[in-house]
Amino acid sequence: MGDEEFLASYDPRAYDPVAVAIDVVALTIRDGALHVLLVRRGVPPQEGRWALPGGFVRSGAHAEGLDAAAARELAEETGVHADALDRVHLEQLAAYGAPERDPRMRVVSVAYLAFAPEMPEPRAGSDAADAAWTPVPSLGLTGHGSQRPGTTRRLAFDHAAILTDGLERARSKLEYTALATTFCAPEFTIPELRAVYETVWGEELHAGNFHRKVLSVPGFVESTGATSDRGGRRGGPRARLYRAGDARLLHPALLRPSREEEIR
Amino acid sequence: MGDEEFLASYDPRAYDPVAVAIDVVALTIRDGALHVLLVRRGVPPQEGRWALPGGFVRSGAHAEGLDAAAARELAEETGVHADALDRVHLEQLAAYGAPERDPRMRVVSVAYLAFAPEMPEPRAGSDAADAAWTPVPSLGLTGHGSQRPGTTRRLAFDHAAILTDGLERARSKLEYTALATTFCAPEFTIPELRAVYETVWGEELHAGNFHRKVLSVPGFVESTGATSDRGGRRGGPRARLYRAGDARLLHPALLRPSREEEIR
DNA sequence: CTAATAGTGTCTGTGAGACAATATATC
DNA sequence: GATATATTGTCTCACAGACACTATTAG
Repeated sequence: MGDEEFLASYDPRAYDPVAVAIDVVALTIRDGALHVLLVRRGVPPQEGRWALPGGFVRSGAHAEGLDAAAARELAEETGVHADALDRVHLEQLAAYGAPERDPRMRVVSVAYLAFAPEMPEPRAGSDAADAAWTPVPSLGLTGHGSQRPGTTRRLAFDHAAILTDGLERARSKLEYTALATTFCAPEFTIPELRAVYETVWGEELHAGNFHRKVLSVPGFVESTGATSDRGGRRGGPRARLYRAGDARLLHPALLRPSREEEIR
Repeated sequence: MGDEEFLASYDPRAYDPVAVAIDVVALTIRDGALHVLLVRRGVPPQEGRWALPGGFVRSGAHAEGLDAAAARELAEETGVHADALDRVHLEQLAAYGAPERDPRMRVVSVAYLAFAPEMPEPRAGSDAADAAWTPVPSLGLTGHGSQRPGTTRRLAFDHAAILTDGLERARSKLEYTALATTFCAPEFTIPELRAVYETVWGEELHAGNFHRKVLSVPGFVESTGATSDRGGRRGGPRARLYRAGDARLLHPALLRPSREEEIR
């Protein structure tokens, strides 16, 4: 049987139905704290709970690829428009497909990870009752994909586990890529960049060593020649301004100080 | 509307059908060359072409998770049995969902990456006309997800791109994890371990420096006290035997010598 | 015997991290 | 003026890579 003959006799509905969804872990930094974009579900199941923005991948006549679906969901369900999206880094995180993760039917979700500079408060989209940048520490994540008892905003489905994976990926990506600059405005100071690392990693870094290290990595940042119009928050000289360089990977890498625990 | 009421009225077949498949990039080392497990397709579409082993995820009554589906496909379509599987490392690679990647219907495939020690020749499973460990260099990969013109074994669908991604992931994983030992027998010598790195990375390493480096990373290997019963291939003293240690991550990492090209 | 290899020792350059010093902001 | 901060300098230790050396095995 040739391909044409086979395809004519092929019935896609002969199998048990499966849906493919997209969920986006969109991270940004606001007021010196790491925030994740959440929407409050306006429809069942789990109506009223907070969840990662997402939805089903379009198939059939208006079929779209996974990357396109993720960009669309991020824009659509939050009011972040396409022109702001090109300053957002978007990459695939992982696929989640436990049989009982969604009560409606078998849903396999492809999660994406987004790094965004500071953005306006989102407005809720179609199926969402609300949308908000939410401080990650307020979610009480345990590090094992669950939330501590008593946390106010319980996440829907397995979204706590997806978010945990996204955070770990983000922490790791800052080590060996130049993506920390995507959390910053187009022009930024080294102390601002250091604040990004400190916020995502959750540890304080040595200001002097960090400064020298960033400037020593080729292509990480390039000088604008200009100087910030204000000094540090609580005093100090004005810092020089930089923009992102052309390096995608940091070499040598900027490693987290303490990860002894994770080795074994 | 509550969850129960909503679910009773929910019709999964209202959407355009999508299938979720698994594809496995299974790598091993044979005769000093990197090999990937391929099956020759015994059914349309692309009947007769070589492809990554895989199949559709089971849904409905005998639903399985993604990891379980990958392990089942690897065992089923190749005759690698469950007892041999526990010496295989299996991890998720990425999801591929371009709308036209499969002519039958919309198929989103979740690819897995497997590292296996030397194994017997596979036997073809249900839908496969043949199965074989295939030398990766013989596939003429370009590094951009395509194959050089004139290559004998053209891979089906987008499997050349998936394989390219899997190889890059494998190269990268050897740098900062202890997974190189999963390519080896339970007891191995440092020169054998070095051969794994040289084969996957495609570059020769300095024997003396590699030896000292491996022993200096805590938990990478542990001595068995025994000694190999033969010397090197073309002479030299017998090497000492080691087994895999308890470290999952290498600290400090074992970096590839030359990756200047990939930075920008 | 000859050639290749396992394993160790040594040296040098780079870079990370601790600490210090100075100038310049904020409050 | 008191204090915090940006930036640069210095020192030390760890480590990667180059090279050298010895003992041991295959052919």
